[in-house]
Amino acid sequence: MTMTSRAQTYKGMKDYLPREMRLRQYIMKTLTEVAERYGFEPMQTPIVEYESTLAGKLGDDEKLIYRLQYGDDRLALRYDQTVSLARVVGQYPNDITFPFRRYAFGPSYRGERQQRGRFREFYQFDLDIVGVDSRVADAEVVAVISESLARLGFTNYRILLNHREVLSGLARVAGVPEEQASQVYRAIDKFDKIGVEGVHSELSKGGIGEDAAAPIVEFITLEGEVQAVLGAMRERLGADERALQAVLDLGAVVQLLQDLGVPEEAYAVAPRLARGLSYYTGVVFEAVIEQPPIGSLLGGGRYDRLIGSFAGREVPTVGTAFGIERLQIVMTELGLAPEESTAPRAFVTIFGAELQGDALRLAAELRAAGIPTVAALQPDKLGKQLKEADAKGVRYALVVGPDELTRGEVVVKDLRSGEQRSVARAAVAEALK
RNA sequence: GUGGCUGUAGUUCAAUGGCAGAGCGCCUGAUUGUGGUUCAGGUUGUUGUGGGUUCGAGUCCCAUCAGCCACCCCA
Repeated sequence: MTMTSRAQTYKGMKDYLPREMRLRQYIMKTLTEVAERYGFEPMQTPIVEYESTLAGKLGDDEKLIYRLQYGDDRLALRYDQTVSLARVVGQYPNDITFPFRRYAFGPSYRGERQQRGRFREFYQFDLDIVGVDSRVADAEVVAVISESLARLGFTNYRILLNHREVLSGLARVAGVPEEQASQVYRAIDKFDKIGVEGVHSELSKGGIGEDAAAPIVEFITLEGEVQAVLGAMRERLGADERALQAVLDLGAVVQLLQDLGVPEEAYAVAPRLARGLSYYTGVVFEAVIEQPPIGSLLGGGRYDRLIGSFAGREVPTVGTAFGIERLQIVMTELGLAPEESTAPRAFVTIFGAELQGDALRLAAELRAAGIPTVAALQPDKLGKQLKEADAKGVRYALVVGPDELTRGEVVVKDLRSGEQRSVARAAVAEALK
């Protein structure tokens, strides 16, 4: 008796079939190229960590960690790649020299309920500069982000910049007690979803008085030209030493972005950007697009007190994480996926059983010449073979029939234009380049 | 994890509690040396899954799985 098992992926996890994998690999390749160009080095760590490594780094949200046990070993799946980076910094003090610029690509796991662009298994491209508290480092990370998104074909993205101390300063200046500050951040973070009125009522609901709520709401609606926004921030936070320094830091980063050649329309100072803010200590940023809706494509910032937790001292770090699934979703919807760059270049048809050997020898020659080549698997009708080639997105179909064989030639058909010509066997590889 | 909405052919969608349909796709032929366009014909179902109510369920009820939205959080 045979039993058919239920074919079903686990909730919140996805299979990626070839069509999607092509795009995902293109995204990874593009991000890697840009990172390498800025001098970042590759790194990879295990998905599985000791539970004790991950414990205590995520506060209340430890319930969404996947835990597993093997024998007596208590283990967990990483929920991001940042804690693993911290462990590496603590584990290999002699192998890592600061500043450490590294990138890492891989999956992480969180037991959240699935939504668009949010999965239980999700891939991130992480990029960090570890060990130096410098505005140049902050700006370099933002520059990589901007160049990466541009290279992927985005034209309507914007990188929002803010600073953790700007928001905590705002709370102080508005007179919000420190223990209520995180409520303020959370309300601010919803601005894009619920609007000014929504934030206002969120604040009231959270027990924030009108005297405090009014200036907060006024502050987060600031937008426009970068220097104007910075000026307005300085004006409103002038009484708070730390907040003032934070505004100066933002101004410095903006200047450095200009020096690095980041186009002005690529970023904006956004007082409304709150993020989780749980472990950020300095500049924070987030890349967004107007359409289609996806939340953020990536997020990041400076977190000077997390990476050193395994090293026993502070290791200032700035970094970001690209959300691969989110990039994949919006690139698909915007039609930014590259068309044929990854499809095979040539399709060698098999004219008939007796010509199969000639076809396969031709395929072997083309592959040796570095041309990605698909060979037909059986001598079907020529029309059917061409149809397969077309369906796979292959640019050139090759035909070796009796006539061609006699003349020592090969028919090269361009499936895009429909034109075809007969080419000397020895010149085929060259003709396909 | 909590609350809500949704689930029909490969896909996009129809179907008052009464015979499960259409476009696109797919297959065959026109065309025994040519795809994509055209024409002719054909195919497509455990209505997510399992129960229940009913003479009768895609439709109503319960459970379950999955997706989406909000919360939470964030990539």
